[in-house]
Amino acid sequence: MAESIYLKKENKISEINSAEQCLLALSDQEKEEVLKSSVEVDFQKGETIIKKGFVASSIIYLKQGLAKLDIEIDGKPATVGLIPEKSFVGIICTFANRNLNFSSVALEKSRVVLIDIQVLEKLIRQNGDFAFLLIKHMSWLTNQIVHHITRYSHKNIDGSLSILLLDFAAVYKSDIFTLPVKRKEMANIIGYSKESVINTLSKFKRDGLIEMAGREVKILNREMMQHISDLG
Amino acid sequence: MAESIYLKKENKISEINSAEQCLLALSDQEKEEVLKSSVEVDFQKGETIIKKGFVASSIIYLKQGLAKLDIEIDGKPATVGLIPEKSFVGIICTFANRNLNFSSVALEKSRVVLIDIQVLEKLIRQNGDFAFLLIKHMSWLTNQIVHHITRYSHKNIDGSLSILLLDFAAVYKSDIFTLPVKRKEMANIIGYSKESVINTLSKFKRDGLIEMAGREVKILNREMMQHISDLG
DNA sequence: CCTAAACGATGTAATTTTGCATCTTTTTTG
DNA sequence: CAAAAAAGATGCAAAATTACATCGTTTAGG
Repeated sequence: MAESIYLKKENKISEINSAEQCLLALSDQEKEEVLKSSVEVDFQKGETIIKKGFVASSIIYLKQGLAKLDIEIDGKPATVGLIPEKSFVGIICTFANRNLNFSSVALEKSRVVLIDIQVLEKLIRQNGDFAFLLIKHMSWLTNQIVHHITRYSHKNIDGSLSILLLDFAAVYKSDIFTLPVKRKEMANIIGYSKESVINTLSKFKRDGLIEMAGREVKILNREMMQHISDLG
Repeated sequence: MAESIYLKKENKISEINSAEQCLLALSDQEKEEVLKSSVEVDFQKGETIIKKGFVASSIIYLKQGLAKLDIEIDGKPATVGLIPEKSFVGIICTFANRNLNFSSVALEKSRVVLIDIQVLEKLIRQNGDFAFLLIKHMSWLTNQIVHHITRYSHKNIDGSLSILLLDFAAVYKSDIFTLPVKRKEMANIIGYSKESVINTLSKFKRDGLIEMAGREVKILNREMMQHISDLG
């Protein structure tokens, strides 16, 4: 009996790592409200989903596809991270600023749901369970992002690039994939120069870690790659 | 008339950059509840406020002093940022994980308020205005942190170190201050080696940017410093 | 109060990363 | 379809960063 209470408590603070879980707290009527105020939009690979400076009138949910989140550091673009499907795009920032200070570009053909921010605000105010789940989710997300950015930035280029390649493999759920970004964009993600990315990819190829032709990548030695990302 | 509505709307999404603003949404009774469930604790400079791996039973509010927030990257410590007084310590992560995955150390004599997480959870559920303000605040905070970390990591050491020194000056609201951290810790914050920090500080001294003796720092040329942090 | 340990400074060598020049390949566009 | 533009490779020199060794100074603990 005591144990069941303990488990219940445990569950209360457990991770909310999927955006969809938040919606479970909504009543049928509330779900309907969200649906009604939402619009689905498709983006081609390379299209801009949100642009820095625009007014935040929607929360953006990436239903299908892949996107990246960019910010500007003293005028130069820096990529904060990849947004996998079934997650919010920049939700961590959207509530704070009326004018968005980040951009997002589709890296694959993507389908996006625009949810009216006013409706979401109303639901947060009226449905406490939803609000709490959202807070937990945002908390989890921030945690992920902070760890991720910091991990990239405290590594040498071999380590950073290994992490990035493994990240892509995770997104595509396969060790064979097509890079959705150019070398320069990879450089922006990990914070190194374009040339360093190119050179290191060549080195990985020479060392038999990967096979590569253009943007086609095959990870040959996942263990070694993991090892490099840990130690680098 | 139309304009006043516009202003009202504008205000709804305006920034919540102070933790205290969140509490304004609480009723007197709710405030009382928070107070009752809270404990104030003092920490000496260098003392650990929270330790990675511990169970999150409280949200930590830094009432007075200065702290830093650390995470671990593949076993090595990395500092995510400085926590100025009158802000939450790690609130962005605390809701997500039962077991904390960050640590915090007091950099100055500090006074901390521990707020029971269950009470806060209850208030989020029952008070929609509070929940929304908290979401906005967390959103703003995450935004700050992400920009800040990324800014450090996309700069050369001159740039990073200038940012850090200006950060300290902002914390102490003066261009003359005593560094609350050792060189190695500064290195952990900006993601460079201890030696690089030491060498660059010496260079700044030689170049007449700063005066320095031990941990006493005086910024002599703030404009140039700003310039270096922008361009580096 | 003294000793050992940690911190900080400096110089140098080794390593890493960048920037440039050049060339090939791929993509875009008229 | 061809020309132009952008992306990707490669090698090399320059610049930035780290790592190591050493030494003076400060701090912490017995």
